[in-house]
Amino acid sequence: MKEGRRSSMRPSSLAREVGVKISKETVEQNRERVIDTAARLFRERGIDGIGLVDLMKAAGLTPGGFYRQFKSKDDLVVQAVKRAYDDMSADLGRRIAASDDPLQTLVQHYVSDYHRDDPGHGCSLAALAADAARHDDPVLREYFGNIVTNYIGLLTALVRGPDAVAKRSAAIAALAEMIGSVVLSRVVPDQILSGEIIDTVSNDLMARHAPSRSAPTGDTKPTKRPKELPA
Amino acid sequence: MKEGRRSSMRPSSLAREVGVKISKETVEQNRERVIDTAARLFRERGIDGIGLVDLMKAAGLTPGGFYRQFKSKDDLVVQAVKRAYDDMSADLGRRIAASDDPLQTLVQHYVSDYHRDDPGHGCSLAALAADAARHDDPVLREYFGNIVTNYIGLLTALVRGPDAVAKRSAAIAALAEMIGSVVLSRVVPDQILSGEIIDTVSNDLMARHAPSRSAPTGDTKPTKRPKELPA
DNA sequence: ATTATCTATAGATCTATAGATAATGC
DNA sequence: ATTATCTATAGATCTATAGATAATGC
Repeated sequence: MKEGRRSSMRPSSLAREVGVKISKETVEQNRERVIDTAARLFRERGIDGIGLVDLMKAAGLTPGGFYRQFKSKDDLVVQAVKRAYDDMSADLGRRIAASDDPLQTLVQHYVSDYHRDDPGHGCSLAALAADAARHDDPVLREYFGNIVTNYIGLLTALVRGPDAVAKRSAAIAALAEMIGSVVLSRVVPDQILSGEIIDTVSNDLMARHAPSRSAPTGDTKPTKRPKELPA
Repeated sequence: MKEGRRSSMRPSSLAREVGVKISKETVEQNRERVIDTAARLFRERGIDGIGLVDLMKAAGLTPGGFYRQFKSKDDLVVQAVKRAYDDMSADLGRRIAASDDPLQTLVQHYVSDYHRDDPGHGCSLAALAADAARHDDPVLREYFGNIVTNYIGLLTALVRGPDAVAKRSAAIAALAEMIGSVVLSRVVPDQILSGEIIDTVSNDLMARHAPSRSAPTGDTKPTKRPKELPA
């Protein structure tokens, strides 16, 4: 029972896992990987939907190291939302730069089955705004305010209108419609209705704001959206 | 220290709180109060934002009685979302029945500072759809699907359009825009921007779908919305 | 010596259950 | 006898911290 005092039965199996390999700039890579993982998991599961233990595990680490990397969970949430926005923004920027119809590119990328089905790499406003609105942390709220402001600015530059005021109004209306459509399409379990929401809003936004292809007919019919957008 | 065995120092103070007063149909009242409380608190704080202990306490009960009233927390969530929808629906029905411009009544009630600032008595889609989309419970998802279908049906009956298909499309677009505007207005901490979102979307929806007052001018200017809607 | 990570755990909280008790209803 | 509620707690999980350890860098 007492098992004796044989000090080296397993020569290194424990020691190898305790102090653990550390590296030079692996440190920064680890922190970045935690932020990337958090950016995905918070969007997929909600801020309260993933704990720090599982999150660190998903990033390939143990929970103990967390508080040397971040001040608190709320701190990580802010970093993760920034990361999510930066990634999304860079991706949109590339697509828009390569497009001859930026608004169409933006709308068809945002209001899509692809975006609906991959919240982990999608817009934080659609995935987390309702969550964030309930959070006390003023830093997080402030950052969401910046995201909204930036989206409005981007859209204002892309929509048409008789003057700057009308463009800004159209941009705000379009942003609300885009976000609402993704939220609705995600909660509706009936895939037919969910797809109808995506298709309808995509077509409606194109008809309202970029009637470049055909004359505005008043209603919002098919015009066949692309099946999927490549990542 | 031992305090003796004096059996009746506090004659009834404990007994009064243990077996507790039960009543006849107070039972049903208690259950209803729990559902009402849950309907408010889930919308205010999110599904994961309020625990059963605090929820029962807010309803004036202790946590122990919960599982005689409900099968699980998820069961209560469904009941609460139903209650929230029924209440909202009845309220909207009354307002619409008393209005000579139902669509304007609906839009100005939904897209309002009042709704933004009182999620506990507002629309479950704006408050909880993003949350519910992440929930496994198929019953909850199913019910949210019904809510969306009902809203689309209600709006389809109110908007204008050349035919049934166009009306349905307009209804879907309007619903997405309404929900998106409330979600955005709640997360934005800057009250000026938040109010601008509400005002802009309210005016935009009126200009698109109910241009009965004035000719459609193409842009969406003030037209002064009412400051507050009485409950 | 410093530092990034590890194992381990504290304290709080959450869902759910167990057992006791007093009012109700047969 | 039944039942609605109570007190109390079990077991899981969550955020955060403590202390140990091995690689790095002076």
